[in-house]
Parts: sequence; C-alpha cells; structure tokens
Amino acid sequence: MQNKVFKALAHPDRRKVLDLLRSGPKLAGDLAAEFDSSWPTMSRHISILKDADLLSAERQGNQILYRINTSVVEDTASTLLTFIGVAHNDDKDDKKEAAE
Amino acid sequence: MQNKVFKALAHPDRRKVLDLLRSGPKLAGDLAAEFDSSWPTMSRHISILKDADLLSAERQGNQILYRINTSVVEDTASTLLTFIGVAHNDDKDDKKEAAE
DNA sequence: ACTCTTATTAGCATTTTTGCTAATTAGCAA
DNA sequence: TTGCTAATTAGCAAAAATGCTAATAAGAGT
Repeated sequence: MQNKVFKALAHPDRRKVLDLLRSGPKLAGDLAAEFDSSWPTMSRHISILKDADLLSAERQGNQILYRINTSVVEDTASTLLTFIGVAHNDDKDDKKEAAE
Repeated sequence: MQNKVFKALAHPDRRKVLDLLRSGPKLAGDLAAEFDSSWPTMSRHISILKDADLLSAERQGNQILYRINTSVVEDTASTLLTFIGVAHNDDKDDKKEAAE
C-alpha cells in the first residue's frame, strides 16, 4: 500500500535510516547507534519502514540485518514522477515493448 | 525544506490533489469539488501543499488557480532515488559536465 | 453600501504519531 | 538453567495532524 510508504517517509529519522542503508545492509543496533533517540524509538521507526515494505529483515543469529527494498523506493519515485507527467517505465514483465 | 514536502505527501488526499493537477492548473474550488471532505478541510490540505512549495497559487479575480511545482516534485523523486544509489543529475547550473 | 461567490482562517474535538522507560522475547554460550 | 547481548513490545504522556462548523476576508457586480 503506497500510503504506508509515504507515511513512513514522512519522518526525517526514517529517511535517514534509508540513507544509511545506501552503503549496504546494516544491523539494527548499528542503525540505532547513529541516532540521538532511544533504541526502542529507533526500533519502532525501523518497524514502520519494514511495515511499509521499504526494508526487509534477515536474522543473523543474535542480531537482525536490514536492507533497503530497492523496488519499493523505485515505485515510489515513479509515482512522484507521474505527478509531473514523466513517463516512468514500470517494467513489470514488459513482454512487447517495441510495437512501433 | 524537504521535510515539509515529505510530510505534505503523507496524506492520500494531498497526493490526489497533485494527481489532479497533472492535467494542468486548476481552481481551488474545482479541486475541492473532487473530494468528500469539507471545503475548509481541502483548503487546508492545499495550503499544506503550498507551504511545502509543491504548489504555487495565482489569483484570478474571485478565484485562485493552483499549479503543481514541477521542480520540487522532481527534486523529491531524486532524493528517493539517491537512497538506492541512482545517479540523479540535479543540473542546477551545471557548467562543466564532461571533465572526462 | 450591499450581496453573492470563492476561498481562507479560527477554534475545537478526535485521532494519530512520537518518544520515553520498563518489561519482554530471542538467540547464544557457559 | 543461568547469564549476557540484541532487539522488540507494552504502556503511557506529550505533541502533531485531521476534520468539522462558524466566522472572516477578498473580489466582482449591483
């Protein structure tokens, strides 16, 4: 649901989480360490991002590794671009693409 | 301020306003008419979009014409794409672009 | 001036979001 | 089992967002 994504993006710390994940997957603790807020607070921010499907989680024994969900971010950017009439090629199984 | 933009995008009706403006500028009243909420409510949604600089307003006698602010939407899409490492050429007076 | 239309602002109640501390779960190792 | 680290969930208070009705402003026309 796109609405969850846009709501998730509405908080600066959550956008910062996404920015931190730009350099690759990170452990929840390493993420939390980058912020002034308490760890439970950051945990909730992360779970909001996860709930919006912007992140996916992978358990690594004791800890949890988070990575950004590229396709969801892409789709959201596409949605924005449609507002200004930009083509945005979705490319979900685009069988024929040169019918002319 | 990017934060205002993302917050403005967090409400479905406000995104719908942007979508309605895709086909060109519209009067405040014509926009409001497309929604179930009261007119004052829509007026506030519009002012939040305006405050985020996503819209610009132009008086036309009795009424007010709103148009979408293309560049702000573009920049926001670019911000999203940086999260997934997409190049995104800002192009704010890009003097030299082929130094190599 | 008065009136009609268009749109915004004020003021309020309700809901949602945020952020904290305390409590809990999950896995690993003795 | 106990203990330790990593992380989430519970519960609450404070702040922000939402949406309504009533009141107000701003233009155009009479």
